[in-house]
Amino acid sequence: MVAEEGCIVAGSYQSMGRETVVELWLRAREGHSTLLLVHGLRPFLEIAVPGRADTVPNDLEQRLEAVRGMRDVTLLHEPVEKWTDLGMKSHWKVEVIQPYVVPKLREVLKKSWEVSSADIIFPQRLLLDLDLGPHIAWTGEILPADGDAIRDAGGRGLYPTDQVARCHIDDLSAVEPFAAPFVTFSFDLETSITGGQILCAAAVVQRGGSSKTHTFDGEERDILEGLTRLVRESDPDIITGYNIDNFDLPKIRERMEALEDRRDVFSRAALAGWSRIPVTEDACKNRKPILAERAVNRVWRMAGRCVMDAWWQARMTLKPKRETLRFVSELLFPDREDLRKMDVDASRMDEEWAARPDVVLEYCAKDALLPIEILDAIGATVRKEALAAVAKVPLETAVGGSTSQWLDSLVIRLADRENVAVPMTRRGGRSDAITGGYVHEVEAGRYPWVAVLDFKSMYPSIMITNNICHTTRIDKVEADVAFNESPIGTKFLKRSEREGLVPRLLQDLMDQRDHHKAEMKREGSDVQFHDQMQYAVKILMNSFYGVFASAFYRFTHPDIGSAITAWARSNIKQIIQALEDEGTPVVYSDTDSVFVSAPEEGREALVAFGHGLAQRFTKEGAELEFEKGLSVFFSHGAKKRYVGRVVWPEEELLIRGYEVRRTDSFDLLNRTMMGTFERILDDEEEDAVQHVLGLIKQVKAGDVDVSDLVISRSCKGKLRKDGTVDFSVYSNPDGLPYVQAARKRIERGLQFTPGMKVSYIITESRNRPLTVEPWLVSETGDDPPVPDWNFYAERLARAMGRITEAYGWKADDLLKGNRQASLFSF
DNA sequence: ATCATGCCCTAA
DNA sequence: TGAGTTAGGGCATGAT
Repeated sequence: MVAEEGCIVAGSYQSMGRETVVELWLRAREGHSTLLLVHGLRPFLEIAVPGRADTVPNDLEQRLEAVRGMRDVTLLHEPVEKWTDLGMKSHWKVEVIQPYVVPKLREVLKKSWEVSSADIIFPQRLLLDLDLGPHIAWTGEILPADGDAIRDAGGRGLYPTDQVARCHIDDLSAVEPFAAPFVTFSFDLETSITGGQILCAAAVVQRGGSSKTHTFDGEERDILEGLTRLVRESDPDIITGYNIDNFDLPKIRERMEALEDRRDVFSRAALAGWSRIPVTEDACKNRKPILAERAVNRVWRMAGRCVMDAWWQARMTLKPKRETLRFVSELLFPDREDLRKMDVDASRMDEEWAARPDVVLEYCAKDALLPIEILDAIGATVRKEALAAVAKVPLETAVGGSTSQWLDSLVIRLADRENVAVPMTRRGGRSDAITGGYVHEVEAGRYPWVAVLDFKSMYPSIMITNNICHTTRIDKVEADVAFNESPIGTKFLKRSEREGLVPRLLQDLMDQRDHHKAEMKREGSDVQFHDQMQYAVKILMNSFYGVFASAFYRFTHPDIGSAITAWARSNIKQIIQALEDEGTPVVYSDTDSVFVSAPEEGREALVAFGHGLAQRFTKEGAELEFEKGLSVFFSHGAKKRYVGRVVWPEEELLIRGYEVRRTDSFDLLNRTMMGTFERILDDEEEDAVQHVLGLIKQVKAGDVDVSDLVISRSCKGKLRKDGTVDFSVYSNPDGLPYVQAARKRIERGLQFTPGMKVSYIITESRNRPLTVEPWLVSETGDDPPVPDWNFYAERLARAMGRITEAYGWKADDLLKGNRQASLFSF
C-alpha cells in the first residue's frame, strides 16, 4: 500500500462487467504521474412521481416494479424525500449497470417519471459524492507494469503514465490545495503552403522548472511518429502551442488521415495517438478515442490531458490589440531582442524550407517555446489550478469547461446534501430578455472633485440578502410565511423559512475570499497562492448571476434574473434620488456605481465626503464603498465613456469605454486622445484643441507612421473541410473590411483563423465598401500599404470631434482647421 | 442627409 | 449541438 497526494488533471471511467471503475489522471505532489483506478462508485439516476407532491398514483408499486425489472437497472433504493419546485416528493435512486446507459434509460423513464440527477458525468459524480476537489490524498496499491494486471483492476492496459494504481472510493480524501508540478508540452508545426504537408516540427517539454526542446524533420510520417512518441514518453498534463485548437491539432489529424488508411488503426495511433491511454485495439477503434477529438466548434479533448491554447489564454487575459504570436511575445517580453528579428517569411515557407531548413527549424523551435513562456508569464496554469480548487473540478474542467459546469460542481453537491432534487439542464427554453442594470445619463463636460462609490459584489450581495434561489422562489403566498419581495413583485422565502442553496454558497465564497485576503497579509504566507485563490473565488462569485439568469441552466427561472436586477436598479436609484433631493449632483451612475460631485474642493475634503457617503448609504447586505476619489472627471456625454484623474487611493488615470480602451482602435488615435484627455483634465482646453488640429494636419499630409494606423478586428468564419473559409456567417460578408482583409491574407498563403483578429490599413475610402490591405509587415516583411490619408484624417476628426465639441470644436471644424463662430462657441 | 441594420467591442 | 447576463457606443453599409 502506498499513500500519495496529487492533483486530478482529468477523469474518465471504464466498465468492468457489472462494475464501473473511475479513471483519474493525477500529477503527484512529488512530480510523477499516476493513473488511479477507483472502485466502488455506482452510476445512478433518480425518479419521482410527476406532477404535484400530493398526486400518488394507485399503481405506484406496479410502476416501481416495472423499473426494477428493466434490463439496465441493477438496484432500486428506498425512497428519500427531496425538495422539488412542486413540493417535497419521494425520490427513488435507480442504480444502473453502467453510466453510458443513462441517456437512453432516462428517455424511457421520462414517459412515466420525473427524472433527476440524470445528466451528471460519472467522474464528476465521484467528486460530488465524496466532496472532493482536484487536490486529493489516496491510499492504494501500485499495480505491476503489466497490461493484464491493470486490466484485471479495471484499467485499459499499459497507460503511458509513470505508474498505475488502484484503490477504493473510501481511500480518497480531500487535501488543502497545493501547486502541482504539472508537465507541459508545447509544439509547433511548419507546413507547406502549396501541398499542406508538414515540413518540420518542434516541441518543448517543461518539467519541474526546466525545458527541453526537440526538433523533427524528414519524412512527414517520421515527424508525426516522433511527436507522438515524445508525447507518450514525456507524458504531459497540458498540451499547448499557439493557435493549436484551430491549426496544429486539426493539421495533425488531417495529415494522419492523408497518410493512413482508415482501417489501419494502430498506424493511425502511432501518428496521432496523443491521448493518455494505452495503444489497444479498442482505443484505436475510436470508441474510447486515443486520437484527440473535437466536438463541433468546441475545444479539443484528449483523454487524460488538458489542451490549453496559448493564443486563447493570452487573448482572454491580455486582450492584446493584435493576436499574432510575434505581437503577443513582444508585448510580454519587450526586452527580448531575438523576438524582433524577422527570421522566416511565413508566406513563402516552401522556398524558405528549401533554401535554409536549419533556420526554419530554429524558428519553429522558438515558436514552440514561446507558448510555454507566455503561459508562465500570464500565470495561466496556476490560475486554472486555483479555479479548479475553488470550483472543486478536475483541472480539465477549469481549463476547458463552461461557467455552468463550475457552478454545477458547487450547487449540485450542496443540493445532494440538502436533499434537493437536481433537475436536468433545461433545453430550448425560450425566454423574454430580462431588464438589466440602470445607467444614468451623463451631461457632457468637465466636473471637478468627484467621489466614486460602488456596491461591493452587488449581485452576489443581493442574492444573499434576499435569499434568492431556485429553492426559495414562491408564486403564491401561504399564510404566516415570511418572504422578501422584489420591486417587480417576485417573492423569495426569508432565510428563517428556508435558506437557499445559492445564498449559502455565495456566503461561503465570500468568507473564503476574506480568508485568502487575510492570509495574504499574514507574514510568511504564500502571497501569490492566496492571491490566485481569492481571484478565482471572485470570478466564481460573479458568475452566479449570469448562469442563473441564463435560459438554459438547470436551477434557473426567468424571475430569478429579473428580480436580481430589479433590486439592483432600485438600490442605486434610491441613492441617486436621495442625493439629488438634497442638492448633491450625481454626475453619472452605471449599475452598481455612483459618481458624486463633492461640495468642497480639495483632496482631503473629497476623501472625507466619499467616506461619509459610504457610511450613510451602506445598509445591511448592501455595502456601499468609497472606491475612488477623482480630482476631475470628464465625459463627452455618452454613457459608458468617461475619463478621470484619480487622486485617492492611488494616483492614476481612469479611462472607460473610449477608443483608447478598444482593441479595434489605431495607435495614432489612441495617442491623440490620450494627449487630449491629459490637457482637458488639466483644464488646458485651448492647448487640447491645438494638439488635435496639429495631428489632423499631419495625417492629411501623410506625415505619420503607417504602423500607427493599423486597425485590428476579429473576424469570424467557418473552416471548410477543404481548408477554405466560409464567411457566410455574415449577412453581407463582402461589405465588411475585416472579411476583405482576411480574404487577402488567405490569398497570400497566410494563416487565417476564424475568430482571430486580422490587422489592416484602409487604402481607399471614396468608393464603398472600403478597400483595405492586410498589415503583413511583421509576418512577411512586406512594405506597409499606402493609407487613404483622408479617411484617417476624417476618422480622427470624428472621434476627437465628439470630445472637443464640448469646447465648441466639431469634427468638421477640426478637419478644416478653423471653426465657424456660432452661438454656442466661445 | 437620414435611418435601420449588422457587427464588434466594451462596462458592469 | 452547447450555451453566464443586459446596456450601450460607434462604425460601415445600403436603402430611402
